[in-house]
Amino acid sequence: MEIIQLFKALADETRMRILNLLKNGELCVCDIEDVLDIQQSNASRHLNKLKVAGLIISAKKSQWVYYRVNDEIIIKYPFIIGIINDEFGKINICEDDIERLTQHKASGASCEKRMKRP
Amino acid sequence: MEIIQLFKALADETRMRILNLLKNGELCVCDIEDVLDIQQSNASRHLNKLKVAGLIISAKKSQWVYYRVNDEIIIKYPFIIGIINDEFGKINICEDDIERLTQHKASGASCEKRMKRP
DNA sequence: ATACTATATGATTATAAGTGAATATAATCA
DNA sequence: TGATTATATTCACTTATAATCATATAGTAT
Repeated sequence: MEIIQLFKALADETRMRILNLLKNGELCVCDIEDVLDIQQSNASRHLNKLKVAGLIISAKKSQWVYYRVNDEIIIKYPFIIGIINDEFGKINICEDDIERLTQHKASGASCEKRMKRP
Repeated sequence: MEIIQLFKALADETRMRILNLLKNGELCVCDIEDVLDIQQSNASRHLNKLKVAGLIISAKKSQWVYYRVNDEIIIKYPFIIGIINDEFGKINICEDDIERLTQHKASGASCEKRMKRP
């Protein structure tokens, strides 16, 4: 049952934090690793689970894979909007993650820029 | 994190079916057993999990324990209303369960009446 | 009191899920 | 080409979850 898989995907703190990071746009795996301070294999696995559940989609751009929220699942299950827009903002760790993401982007540490260093 | 526990509680077919049965009012454990055709201990455990997550509350009335949706959790997490009111109706097994519940009630098989049989 | 009913809980087993380390694959760079 | 980077996948391990059977508890009926 598809909706059960949705709930299973949401029922994990790391995946919820990932979905929270993606609420303002797409990110590549390494940015998520850095901001959440988790291992690469772990990030990849959780992203795959969110993807299989239909919550996010991916797009490969040269060597990076960008993940973003899947608009179609939100049309199909409108309650997900309520979670993303209303609930994540109430959770401390999610707010902190957004702050860390902002700093991470500002610091020039994201992967495209990392490549350009000496 | 409370919201993760909510998703975990929802991320199980049996518990989702129980919550669906409770959407129109309270039920005792034995009615849930009968309608879902699950074992008593199984029903009791799933009900406890929904209760610990805050989704339902219980009230003991003589020998029966009645469970019902917890209004407070719905106020706190409005997206839950969307799930109960909009999503369950789209799921075949949930619709079938409501039908079985109706028949069960009509058949006089619910526990209070059972006691009164010869 | 005894028997019965409804519910909860303990013990056990089976299955699923999460993690880290190492490896594989594919793209890019020098 | 060889080295490097980003991502995915496999393996081994550990923990969490679900189902079942048996038993405990509490209320009711006779």
